[in-house]
Amino acid sequence: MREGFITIKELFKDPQAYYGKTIKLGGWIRNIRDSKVFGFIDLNDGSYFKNLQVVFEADRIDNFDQVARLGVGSAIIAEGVLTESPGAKQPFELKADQITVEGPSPSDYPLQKKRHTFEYLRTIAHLRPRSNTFSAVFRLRSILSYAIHKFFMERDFVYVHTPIITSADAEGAGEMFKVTTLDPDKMARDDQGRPTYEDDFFGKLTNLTVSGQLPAEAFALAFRNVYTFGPTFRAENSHTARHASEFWMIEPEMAFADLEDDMDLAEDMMKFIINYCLENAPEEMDFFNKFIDKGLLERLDNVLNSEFKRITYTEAVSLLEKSGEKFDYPVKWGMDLQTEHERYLTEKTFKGPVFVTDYPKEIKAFYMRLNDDQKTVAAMDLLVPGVGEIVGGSQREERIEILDKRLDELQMNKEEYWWYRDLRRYGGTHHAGFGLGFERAIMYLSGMTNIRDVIPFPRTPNSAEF
RNA sequence: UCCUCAGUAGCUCAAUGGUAGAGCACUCGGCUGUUAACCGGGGGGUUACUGGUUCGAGCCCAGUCUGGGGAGCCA
Repeated sequence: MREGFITIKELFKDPQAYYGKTIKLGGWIRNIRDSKVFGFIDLNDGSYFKNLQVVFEADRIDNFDQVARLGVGSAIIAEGVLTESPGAKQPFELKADQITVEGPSPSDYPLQKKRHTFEYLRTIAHLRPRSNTFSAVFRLRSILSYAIHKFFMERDFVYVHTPIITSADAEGAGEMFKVTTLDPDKMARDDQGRPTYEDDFFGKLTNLTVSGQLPAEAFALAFRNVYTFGPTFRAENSHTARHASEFWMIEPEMAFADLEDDMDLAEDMMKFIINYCLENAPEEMDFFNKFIDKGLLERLDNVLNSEFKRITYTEAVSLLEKSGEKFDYPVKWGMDLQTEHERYLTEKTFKGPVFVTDYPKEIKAFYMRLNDDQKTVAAMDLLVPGVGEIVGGSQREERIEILDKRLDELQMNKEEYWWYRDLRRYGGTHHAGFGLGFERAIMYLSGMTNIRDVIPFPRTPNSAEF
């Protein structure tokens, strides 16, 4: 590394290589304790979840008083000799010969060496990655991103970058963020006073994407297996621990694949990423298991070693009706499953991940493939304990007559979907895909219960600070 | 948007309608191996805001603001 720094990660990987040698580290003080002529610093350099204990002594460094007065959060460069530690809590420590103060941290530093509420830490989102929990969360987020790419790349999926700015409302979801360069007061308007967007940057109404699925389908019908992994935006005024205005989504799409293939892929993917994180972030996962969610590792282990249950919507409704449980919303065929129903199924009935398939067409999106019963569509939701719906997918309607009929029924403008319909006119084939909420995956793998605490700088209604 | 809970020191929280407190943090002092070190002294408050009830309001009432949790929507 530049300037000859050793990282704490390297020390933990092979301490034998450094014992008795003089090394140099740069990092931030997590905790500092001093006596009259010696003291201890818990130093974190960002490379590793664990800290390095730095011992500083008055007769060994020339700025003992300065160092002893340093506060939590200060940035220092420490040079010294790595030795075995007599203390029980760490295998080795650094006996400092020189400590250079790079950036002190005055007494009003908002992060203390004590437990803070997540709520408070959200107000200091620029500092919270320096805390244990968020250090673990965001390293997991990084490792999980890589695991996703690794999973798909190993299976020869092509990574496709679908547009962030999309035209019109062609993705069929809820509220969208408009993208415009126009002054809202000066927009050209039609007879009814609605803006025409003719003079706007793109010459038409544009929004931030709510899904990359439709363009991903186009690429699936060229590359066979593709996936997207990028930011997604929803302007819904949602106030829950599971919704954010800006989040990341993974959307694989496979040609020559049906709903069973889709579920197989989702199950394989979940197991792969769980396994990858357990193997590559063991310190972080242990921390989550100890301080965030005591049953986490046992639950994940259970998931790795079990087959995901698969039931139809019709079976799910029947199970819920027979459960004897009193729900706030009564269960009835034709109604969408409420959160309380989903939680009951995954947390009580099956106590693990469960796919629910073949929902009534009325409660699902236009592009989902109509089943032979003419009443249900080939859709699937993967429900997991604690998080609820983590994956939502379907086999897509490849028969253009039926797709057109659905568009008509829903009074959607066929012209807007001209290129999507083209995919059915030229070499269409059965195909399927799903969307995985990336943040929900992080929540599931960490036990964190609020989506705001797994996004570095979260955007939610009324909140876009930082 | 609806329901619900909360707002007291920098942080985490106490305080029967009757003088606003503790722990941590901070500051000063002590301590020759600490582990969110320990021991002692000290500073720190418009109790979210506005109005009302009362001899007296952090506490009761009304409204506002902010935040949490839940619902809907979804990933």
